[in-house]
Amino acid sequence: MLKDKVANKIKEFLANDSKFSDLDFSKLSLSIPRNTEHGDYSTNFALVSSGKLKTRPMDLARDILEIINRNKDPFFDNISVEEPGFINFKISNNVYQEYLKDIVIKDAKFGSSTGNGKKVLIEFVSANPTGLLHLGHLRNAAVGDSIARMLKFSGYNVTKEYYINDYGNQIRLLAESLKARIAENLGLDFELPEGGYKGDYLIDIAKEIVSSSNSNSILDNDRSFFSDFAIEYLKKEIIKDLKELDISFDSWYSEKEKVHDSDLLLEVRELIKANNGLYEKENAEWIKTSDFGDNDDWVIRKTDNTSTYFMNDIAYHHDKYRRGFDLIVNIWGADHHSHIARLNASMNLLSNDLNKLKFVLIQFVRLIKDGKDVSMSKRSGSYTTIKDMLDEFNKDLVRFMMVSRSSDSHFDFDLDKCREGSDDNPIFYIQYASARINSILSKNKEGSGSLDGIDLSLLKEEQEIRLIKKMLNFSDVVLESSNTMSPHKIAFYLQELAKIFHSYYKNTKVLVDDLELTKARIVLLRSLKIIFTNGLNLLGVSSPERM
RNA sequence: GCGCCAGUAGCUCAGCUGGAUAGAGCAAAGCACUUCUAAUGCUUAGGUCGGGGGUUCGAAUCCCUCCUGGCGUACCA
Repeated sequence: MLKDKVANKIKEFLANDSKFSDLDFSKLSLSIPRNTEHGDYSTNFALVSSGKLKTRPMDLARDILEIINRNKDPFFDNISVEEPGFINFKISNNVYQEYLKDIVIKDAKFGSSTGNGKKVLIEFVSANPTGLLHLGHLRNAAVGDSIARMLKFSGYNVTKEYYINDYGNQIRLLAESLKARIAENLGLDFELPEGGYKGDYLIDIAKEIVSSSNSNSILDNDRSFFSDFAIEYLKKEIIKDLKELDISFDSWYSEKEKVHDSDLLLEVRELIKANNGLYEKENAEWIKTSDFGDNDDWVIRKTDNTSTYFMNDIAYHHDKYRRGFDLIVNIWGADHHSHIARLNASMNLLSNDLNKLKFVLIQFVRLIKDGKDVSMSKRSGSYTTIKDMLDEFNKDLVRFMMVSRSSDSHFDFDLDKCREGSDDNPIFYIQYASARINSILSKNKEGSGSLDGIDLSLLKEEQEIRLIKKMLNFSDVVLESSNTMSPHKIAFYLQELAKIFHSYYKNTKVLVDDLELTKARIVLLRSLKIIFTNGLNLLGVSSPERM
């Protein structure tokens, strides 16, 4: 990467001078200044290090500048020192022109990293199979999938997992609710259970089950018949919705099958016990999380002798470790934040490495329609499903909006402002840039093949250099975005790139009489197309050929 | 009460491992289509970074405190 190259050059020059041998080069970091007058890269190294040498920052900065200038490296166009001690670097245009080739050569791989190979498990969505996916799951799905894509792009071996809560009270309620709906369908008296599921989808499921079996004795089946049927049905619906969003999972982890119908719970309980983490109180079993970083202890086995949800979660997460992952990522709704401390403590108790366990909390989205909050109305049992949203808005729009804000900020998603043709619609702005590029590329075949013989030094317009700089920054953005699991950084980056492009497009004609210049500019556009495609792909958004 | 997230331009939000004059989009005012797609471009205006302390060469960013909003605080899952 260009940034690393700059840093390495500086280190190399300074390391050759004994005067600087005391300096801690790990503190040398480069940033891209907001103000372009401050160069392409800037470092506060002198400000940070002057204390150690007991000199003034400006003096140290000037010393460093002198050493670097002595090397007369054509890589740099200009290096300057500014108050109170910044050193600013301007990179030569021919360096940028040279690096541009890299984008075209790497193509779909540009911005990616390889060789990491670490195994990462990312668990997201994991909505209970007791209803359809709704708005509350949408942001989780979009963010989780984008993070998975970024991690994969950054060289991880990624497994996407969906945890199916197909066990426990809620499933009993689901079965009983369905049974009631079947009775309703058959024209019998019916009553939904206390706290049961009121959604219309159960009416549909009841209809299907009745029409497929065509017998009044359906109701004689035992509970698991109803729950199994409902879960299968809902799971299919969930998969369908996710598919519409371009999201797929590698692993569907059934709580019933993997946690309860196996020895996992017993094994983990023994392990907790072996680590002196188990005790009995008031006829229940508790885990001593308070000794391992949490404020409280928690019940893991209730007086009715069944395990708590928390215990099941401990078992599940211990199993994640056992399956040999180097990184375990949980994408959780912010309403689950209180589980983090206790789960961390439990994993700590079980001697699992906490550095491997990461949580991304997703704050709630408020859906605004006609100026009113329509996010969800639990009381009436009505909520906006993903299906509803996709009926009205295309997948690209929905996914982009969901990842265009930092996950830990609540945000308002105003549907009216996002309609097609609206000005408040960044995704179309970006896709339009991509479509304009395709339009030009499809008109011209010059420079579409090999880069040999193309004179990229002809790309010397200010905006052309700006575009190249911005494009070369893509790798850094991806890395940062991936490390912090923040897809919104890519969304912002792409908007910025699109803005520079649209401006360039307006000012500068690509297909001109000068064939050599046209060829060079076509290479520029090919690169842009690659960045837009790769970037949008990380967000699960398409880059249309035309609009 | 305790815990987590947030409070930055009229609105929606970036920036938060401390850095140089606080950014973007929308909305507002004005301008530009005989041009490779105007779903575009170019101007202008808009801010005590919730309040108050502190840390230091330097704070939207770190610490303390208070205020406001959201969420959570089960032998439910």
